[in-house]
This record gives sequence, structure tokens and C-alpha cells, in this order.
Amino acid sequence: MLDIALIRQKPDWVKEQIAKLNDEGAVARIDIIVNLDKERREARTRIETAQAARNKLNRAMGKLRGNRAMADEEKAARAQAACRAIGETDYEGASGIMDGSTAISAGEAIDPKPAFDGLIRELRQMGDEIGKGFGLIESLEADMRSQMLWLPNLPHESVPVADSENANAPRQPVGAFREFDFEPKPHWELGPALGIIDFERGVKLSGSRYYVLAGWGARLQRALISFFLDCARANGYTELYTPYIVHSDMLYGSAQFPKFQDTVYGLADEDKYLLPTAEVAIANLHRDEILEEIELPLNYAAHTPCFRSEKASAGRDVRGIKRVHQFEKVEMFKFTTPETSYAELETMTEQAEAICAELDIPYRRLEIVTGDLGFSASKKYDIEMWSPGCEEWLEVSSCSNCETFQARRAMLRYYPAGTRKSRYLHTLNGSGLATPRVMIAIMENYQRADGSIVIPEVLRHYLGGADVIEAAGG
RNA sequence: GGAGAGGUGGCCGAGUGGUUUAAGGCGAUGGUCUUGAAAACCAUUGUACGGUCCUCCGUACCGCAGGUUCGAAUCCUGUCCUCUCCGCCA
Repeated sequence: MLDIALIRQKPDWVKEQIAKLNDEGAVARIDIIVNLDKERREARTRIETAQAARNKLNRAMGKLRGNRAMADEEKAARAQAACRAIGETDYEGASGIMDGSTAISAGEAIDPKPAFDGLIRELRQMGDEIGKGFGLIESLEADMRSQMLWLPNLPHESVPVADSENANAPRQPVGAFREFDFEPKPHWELGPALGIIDFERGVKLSGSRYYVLAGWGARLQRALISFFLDCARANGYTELYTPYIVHSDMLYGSAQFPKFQDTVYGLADEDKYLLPTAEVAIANLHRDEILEEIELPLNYAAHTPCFRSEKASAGRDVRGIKRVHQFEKVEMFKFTTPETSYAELETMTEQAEAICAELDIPYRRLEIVTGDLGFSASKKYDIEMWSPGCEEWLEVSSCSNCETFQARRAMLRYYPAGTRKSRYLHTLNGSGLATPRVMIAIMENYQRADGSIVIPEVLRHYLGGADVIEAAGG
């Protein structure tokens, strides 16, 4: 979520920033929000003033009713006088009369019953109107919130301004490209031939975009996950095991909802959803907490399955395991101060790149332009591995700084050292890495003419020292 | 899944529908005292939003959501969570 104060103060500047993104309709929300904000603040000021008067009168009523030292005749006279004052909207006066701090002149004897009934009638009427007022505030604030939830994050000033992903600027690739003396095959041929990917049975079990890994395929994946987690730990990330099913609030917190609601899988009978990424679970870990600056940065990593409906990309990348409904990923996540988040983004991205280098697969970094930033990132780098079989760059990691965008939604805050005035944290997330695509890259880069696959050096000790996946399978 | 008990500030823990606007304690912070510390004493002690933005004022929040009432931490309903026992179970 964006800072409402910023929108209020510089609506035109915010519009300019949003216009750089590929998000039609978001700019138009700003005017709606500015108007709602104005309306809601006016209502709040007005209603809360009335509520303050009413609270005071009710308290005074308590004093009048409960005053044992006061004769019933005087109470009745005061009730009647207070009733008259309220009718003239003199709430201060009425309050003083009721709590006994204002003297009243003695009049004729009054029947207490109608006097109090009249007073209660006045108070009830005030209450009814205030009730309506709070109803108005509630509906204005609900409208505001639903508008705000659809606004994307603003790009960092360093992000290149361009419309589409085609403009993402790749850096120089790193690592040696293989030279094959045969035609390298795509993984969707290598996998079934080796018996390590079973597309047909995956589809039989669950439908298209599902697959079964068997034997060395399953073991290779497990080895990769262990390797990734060990890298994360060496880099100072605390490993987490989180729930894979979370409340819908968590998806609002990490900003998948409301915009990308149709990309996740939900449970039928509960307001709970399967993780599309561990980011959702980790981003909400410190929800509604206020951390101390000395604890920061907090670095977490978790391996989870990720479930994605991929409705938006129906028909795309249908071959192989590049785009599937269920995959495994190790996610890196950082909670930092605003001052350090951009340095941490560089660190995190370099850590993801280092994993590619250790696997000895050619990779490159893309600096993502404004039009391809996505909804929640202020700045983003993608990392791609080269796959010689399908002859394309595969996105294996995406590292983002969301600044305070998620923090505002999930109430992630900290006290700067020596203060008690809380600020929002910055959140960063990055894949480190995602298995199916890294599996593709390994299979295609490490394939040999006979269809066997050499196991990358760094993975061998996770696989009992084996150095090659032979065509016979494991 | 069944039965019972319970959710109150950073923590513990009082709290008859009003007459102090959550008592008291612990912790924390600041101060007094001290060569220093401890002790003692004094003061401060949450979050969000709104108004003014120097500071203060106001509103809301006693798990959450409704309801009753002029007025709810307190009464009613629903719900979530925790604990104990029973059942089932990797």
C-alpha cells in the first residue's frame, strides 16, 4: 500500500510515477482516493466531535444517577435543565448541570420520571445520529481501503523507464556456454528418456501442467533444495519451515490480493489458500509487530512448494516443466531499515547469482524496467539461466525491494534505535532458487550425446557421490 | 470430533452496567540521592486514526464480530484462539 499522506500532498507526482508502470486504471484511482480521503476526514472530524460531547454527557449522567448525596428533587430538576440545554446544543452546560459542577436555581418540585425520560430521549437521539455517522465513516474507509489495495507500488528512481519487458536490460552473461558436438535436446525429451520425468502420469493424476519426478529426477530435486538451503544458511539466512496454507489476510499482506486472487488456489470450505510462494508466509511472519532496529536486518530462507493456477498464461509454455502448477522453491527474504534496503537488494541478487555460478551454468542479470516491475516491487532484478536444449533464457530468480509496500499492508514496523516512534520496515524477496527451471538448465547444459546427464560438482555429495545420471535410470 | 475452563496494557493480574476515564504489581525509561552501584523515592510508560502540527486535544481499541442500553471490559449471541480431559491419529 502507498502512503496516503504522500498521495494527499503530491497527487500529481504520484500519478506521474504510476504512469510509468504498465497498470491501466491505477492512475485514475488517485483522484478517487483523494476525494474519498477528504470526505472521510471531514466526516471523522465532525462525528468524533459529536461523539466527544456524547461521551461527556453519558459520563455526567452516570454521576447524576449515582450521586447518593443528592436529593431526588434536585436530580429531577437537573435532568430537566440538562434536557433543555441539550435541546439548545449547549453540551458543556448540560454536562456541568448533570455532574453537579454547575449550580442551578431551585424551582418547583418536578416529577423525576418524565424529567429523566426526556433526558434519555435526547441522549438516544444523539446516539442514533452518531451511529449513522460512524456508519458513514466505516463505508468511506472501506471504499478507501479497497481503492488503495489496487494501487501498485511506485518505482525507485533508478529503475529505467520503459513500457514492456522487451526493454529489460540484460547484463553481460556470466559463465561458459557449452559447445556441443551434437544437437542438444530439450528437457522434455531428455527427462522421459531417462525415466526421471513422467509427464503422462502427472497428467493422469492431476491434469495438464502436472508431472511426476521419478528416481534420479526426484533425488536431483531434493539435492538442489538441500544445496540451496545450505547456500542460504552460509549467507546468514535463518531457515524456516512454514505453513503451506495461510489465511487470506496474509495474501493481502504480501500484496497478491486483491489483484492476483485468481492466480492462487484456495480451500473449498475455509478462507485459506495454498502458498504461491514462501514470500507470502515469510512477509507476514512479523505482522502486527514492532521490531527493534538492533534486530535488523532479519534474513530468512524457506523451502516450500509453490502452487499457481497459471490461468493468465493458458496455452503458453505448455511443454516441459518450465511453467507448472506446483513446484519447489527456496525463497530468501529480508526485513531491513529503509536506509539499508538497496544495498541489501544488491547483496541478495549477488547471492542468487553466486548459486548459478556454483552450478556452473551460464546466467545473466536483467534490470527490470518500470513497465515490467509488477505490482509490489520498487526495483527488481531477474536472473536467467541459459538452456541450450529449448534455446532460451529461463528466469530462475527474481529479486525485489518492495520498500514499505508490503510493510504497510501487513503492519511490519520497527523502532529506530533510541526512539519509540515506529517506522515501516522495508521488505525484500528473492528466489534462491526455483527447482524446475534449474532442473531444466542442469539437464540441458550437462547432457551428453548418449542422453545421460552429468551431475554438477556441487550436488554430488548430496547424491552419495554419484557423478552422472545414466540412461538406465536410478 | 466431544466435554469443561479461559482470553484484560511489554508481562502478571484486579475489575457490582455509570458516580476515577482499567486498580495494583513487575519490567522498561528518565530523574532525585550516591565516588559508583544497589536500595529507596518521584515521574513517564501502548497502537491506529483525526484536528493542530511547537505541543496538546479528540476518537477508537479489554481476542474478533454483532446485539441489548442514554451508557458495556462488565449483560446476550456468534466466531476464532489457548489450556485440561476424552476420542481418533502420522
